[in-house]
Amino acid sequence: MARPKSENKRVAILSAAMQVFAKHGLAAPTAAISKVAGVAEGTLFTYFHTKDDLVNALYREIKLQLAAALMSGFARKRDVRSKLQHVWDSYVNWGVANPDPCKVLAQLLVSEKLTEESKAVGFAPFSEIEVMARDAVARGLLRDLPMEFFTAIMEALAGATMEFMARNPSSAASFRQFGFEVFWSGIVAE
Amino acid sequence: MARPKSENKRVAILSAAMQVFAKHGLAAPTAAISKVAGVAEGTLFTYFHTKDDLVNALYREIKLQLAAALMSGFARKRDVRSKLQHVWDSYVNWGVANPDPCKVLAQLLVSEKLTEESKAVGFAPFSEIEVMARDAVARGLLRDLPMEFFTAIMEALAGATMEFMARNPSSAASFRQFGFEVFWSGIVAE
DNA sequence: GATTTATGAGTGAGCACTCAGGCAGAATAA
DNA sequence: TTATTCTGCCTGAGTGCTCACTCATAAATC
Repeated sequence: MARPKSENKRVAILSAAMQVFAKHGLAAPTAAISKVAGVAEGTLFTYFHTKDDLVNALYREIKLQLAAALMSGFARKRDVRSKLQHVWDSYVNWGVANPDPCKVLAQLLVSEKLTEESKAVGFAPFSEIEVMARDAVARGLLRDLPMEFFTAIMEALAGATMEFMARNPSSAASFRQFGFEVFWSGIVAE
Repeated sequence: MARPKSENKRVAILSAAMQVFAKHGLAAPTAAISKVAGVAEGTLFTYFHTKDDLVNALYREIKLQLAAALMSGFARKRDVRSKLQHVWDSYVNWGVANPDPCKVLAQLLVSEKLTEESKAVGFAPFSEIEVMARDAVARGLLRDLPMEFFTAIMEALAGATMEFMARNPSSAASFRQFGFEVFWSGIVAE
């Protein structure tokens, strides 16, 4: 290799994409991204072959950040409720503290641009949660519902909760707790 | 008026837009819409000045359809729970029975293309529900939370519920009821 | 010196929207 | 009813713009 690619530039492009997509949506031109990143238009394409590649790389990056936030300390909690409360709290706190990644993630999830491979890679760091949930269902602690239903209502409730925490910071903690209780009451076995 | 616009063509264009947007997303070209509608490309623009106008008109159309589904029989229910259950059931049933409008509506809501005016017009037919909810909060039947939080968690839960009803039709009724109970337990005063 | 990255003007495709000419239908008069 | 006029719709090739992506040249690293 005569001249190596610069990790700095790769990161700068991803970070610029995050800002630009958060502000202008996924339809924002690649030229705007390279401008913010401080590189030439062509350079973007030596690091990411296509715009879709960039989008998928950004998705993986965001999911890694999110996983780091959710999983730290997860294993230390004992019972199912504490574990899920930890996940819930970390998730909504992350969303409120990182609105740009959070917005972009929401856009990516409805974009039809993510490959199956990206989705699988993005899910992997969270599999420990799924294992715990399956076990809790088997032990009769949680309702016997498809795993996707749990994640769907969690994401849905967390999305609504984060929006209200962000809009009304002084009541953030009570929105967070209230949201969790709705979630928990929805999934716990009666 | 020398030659009147044809209501048929207007409807054909809106209906074509519904199909095309549902299948290919809001980025679908107007040429595809006019082709499906069976009119020339230019004709689309005599009925809707811009693509954004078409998008907004479609939004209003969908909201009217939805309102017709939700509000029929609403006033006949007596207590708050029955009224909300009626709204919930009508909503998720409508979504499952009308996947195209439902998909397009979801895209429109995240699209940033809707004018404030369209949003206001789209909301008007549902104001009776809001009046009832405010009243229920005042009487201590529902938690004292911002009205937007109710609608946000309802839409979020209904979205997740509809997805699972559609995916698993044989259990649709129990998903529907389960979804409502999660919603109700989340909003009822303790 | 061999090889790869960095640059940014250039390219071609796709798109929303236009427009000049053709035509349908409403209005009026006979 | 019929003829005539006239207004405004209908058409689809054309227009100008935006955008993802390329490529020849220059510069950097091995």
